[in-house]
Amino acid sequence: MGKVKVATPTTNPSDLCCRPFTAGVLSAADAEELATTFKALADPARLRLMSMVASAPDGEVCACDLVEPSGKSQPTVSHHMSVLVDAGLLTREKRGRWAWYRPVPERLDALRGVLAP
Amino acid sequence: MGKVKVATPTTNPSDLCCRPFTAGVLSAADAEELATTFKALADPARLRLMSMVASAPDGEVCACDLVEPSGKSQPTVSHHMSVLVDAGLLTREKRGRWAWYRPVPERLDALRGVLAP
DNA sequence: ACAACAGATCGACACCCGTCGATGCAACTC
DNA sequence: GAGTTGCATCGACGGGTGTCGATCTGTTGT
Repeated sequence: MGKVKVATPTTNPSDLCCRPFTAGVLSAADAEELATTFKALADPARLRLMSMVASAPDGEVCACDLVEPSGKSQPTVSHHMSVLVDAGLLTREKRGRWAWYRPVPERLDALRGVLAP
Repeated sequence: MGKVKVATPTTNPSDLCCRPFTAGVLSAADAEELATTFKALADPARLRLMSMVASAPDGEVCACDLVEPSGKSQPTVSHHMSVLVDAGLLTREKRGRWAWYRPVPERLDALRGVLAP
């Protein structure tokens, strides 16, 4: 029987710290947390990987289908995906020997909420 | 009479390259451009500076009022502000010996548009 | 049990980036 | 004109990051 390991998200789903920064000056701690999330999106390779997952017809995508179209090596892809998962932007579910990724819309919504009211 | 130099935005106001990445896989070029913008927000110090400008009561803020509350040196603040201006997130206007910064809402809106439909 | 395979981890390398003191530059004051 | 002030630029240092080849771990198939 196939083993299934659901990824434990390093951070909670949609609770991003901050209100829109129109609403006041960010604390040092809040800024730190927010920056980590933006940092995950601040790389071209990760943005492309992110868009591959977000635009997947089935709502999920296998890691094996990311290496070739991304043009990066397998370790590099694995690294980038871990960064995105740690940032709470994706979830990883390991089914058999394959890893499947899904977007976390709540996280993206929370991010958008910071950029404006 | 006071001299006034209006900042020339390095990039155009609101034309951020990309549609929401739910809509398809980003091209390498688009990903590069988007990443530059996110990179500007991927630093705690810049996020705090950004929030100081965005939440300014008068809609603008003087650079002289940013050094002390940010806790960074004057050259560091100047560097961060340049990054934000180059990313099109802020505009700089030099009046006399002071530099005044304003947010660029269209740019933030465009960014939000990428994060979701 | 053994081979094949997907993916994560490790080690190493080059490069970028945040930071600050010192300096340069332009505008205002006297 | 000389001094002052606000800001940008320069040079240098330290730490972080993207990248890949090699290796390890765990699963499937024979």
